[in-house]
Amino acid sequence: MKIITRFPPSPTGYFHIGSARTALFNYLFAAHEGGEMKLRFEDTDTTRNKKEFEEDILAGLAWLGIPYTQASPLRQSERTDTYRAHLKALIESGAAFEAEPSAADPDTPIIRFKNPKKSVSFTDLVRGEVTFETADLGDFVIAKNLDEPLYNLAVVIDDHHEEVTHVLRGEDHISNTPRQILLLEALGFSRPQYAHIPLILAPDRSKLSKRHGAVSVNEYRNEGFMPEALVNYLALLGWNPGTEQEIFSIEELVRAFRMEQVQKGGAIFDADKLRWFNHKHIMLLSDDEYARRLLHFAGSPPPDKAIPLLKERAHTLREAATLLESGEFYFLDNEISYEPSLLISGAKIDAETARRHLTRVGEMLDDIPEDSFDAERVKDAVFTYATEEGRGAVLWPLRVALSGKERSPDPFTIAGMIGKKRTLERVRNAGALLASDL
RNA sequence: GGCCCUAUCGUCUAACGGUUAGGACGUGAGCUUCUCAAGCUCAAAAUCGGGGUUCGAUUCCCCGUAGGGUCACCA
Repeated sequence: MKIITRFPPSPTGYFHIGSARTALFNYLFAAHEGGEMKLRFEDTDTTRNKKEFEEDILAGLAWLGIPYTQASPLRQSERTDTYRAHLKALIESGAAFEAEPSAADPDTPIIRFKNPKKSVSFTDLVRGEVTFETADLGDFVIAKNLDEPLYNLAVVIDDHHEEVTHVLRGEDHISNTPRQILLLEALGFSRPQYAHIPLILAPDRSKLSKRHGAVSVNEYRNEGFMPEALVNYLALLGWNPGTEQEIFSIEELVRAFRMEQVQKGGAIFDADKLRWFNHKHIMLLSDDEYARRLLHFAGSPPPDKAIPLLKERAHTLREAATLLESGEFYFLDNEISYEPSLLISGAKIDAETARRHLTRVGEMLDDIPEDSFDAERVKDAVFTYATEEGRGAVLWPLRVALSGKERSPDPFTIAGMIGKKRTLERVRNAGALLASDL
């Protein structure tokens, strides 16, 4: 039997991180079994739906790289005839009835389900046997009228028509399950397998919501997180591979995903760990691909030579853009300027000592042929001397001379990046500053 | 409050009756190239409580406790 799962968001809000994880689990489970996940929009609440939200969800799924097939029709609002037919049948068989208007809306009658008041149990794939007494539920409302079905009814009918075999959804739906089972039994449908996955929690263990910060997929996208990282992190929130592997591509997740390894308890969303995943996935990118993605955040492309440093230093694409704009690679410019006192301030040495070291270093660097002037050669040339004379005393002035900054990459790397000519220029220039100004 | 679910380091989790309770994030220390970052090494850090069952419980059962979900003419 082909496994069919579904992802049925209601377009009443932006694509939420919890929603994204539910979609991901549905996809991973179905794909692992060679099946498919069907997308449909649950838009029976016409007052709260927005086209904009539909588009956001679609864009989010595409960005994350979570594949799906579309249910047909895609929207519940396009299925009114089907619902009406089932509703009529339910009323005719006595399983449902038109009830008196309630206090909420005194003018209109509504349709309720005649509760058989029995015990319903189902086997949840992550929790095992769950039992409810449906008498507690009363004669619950299933439609406003023949043309306006409510959630529980619509879900049951849709899942049946789309031949859904497995319903994987958030734990918040567990209490809807007995209602839906009652309904599908009355309708004569077969019962799908259920699995209720734990919720994503805020740091205070409450349900993750807007007041805790970023919750929409788009916000993470805009903060410079990559889809690979978000997918990887979300998959590991509430699921584990049973091995110690942490970094996964989505293909690897499909291969490894098993329902038995899904956690029962809720999991707190940890933004720090997401950043770590993001950095790991950044390091996996080719320089070209990295530069391409960075373009969405930075006004102009980064200097080629800066890319490896950027990948290493910034955990998100936005951080990389900020670094770029804040002058992190100032040393790549043709001219640099800085306060001369900076040349000695970090190394507890006097100007004369600094000048002497720079002069000597300049001589050593001058001996390296221009065409093999790279970080490694520079280090080889200078390091023994620096160790003998005191690394701080030699390297600090050298680094400031090359970078013009209090904090920067190491001097060897910078020298390699700017080349022999500019390196020597800057070393001499720093020496001159020390001789005259200090 | 009723009903349902859950419970291992601060956090994400492994250990499906027998382990010095493992890994990862974060934190601290050290190392690496002077600063910053990255990397490496080390360290601190957990089985909610009480009863059972068992030769033996993180693991199975019961009772507490705590947390969460849900009780709409929302989904």
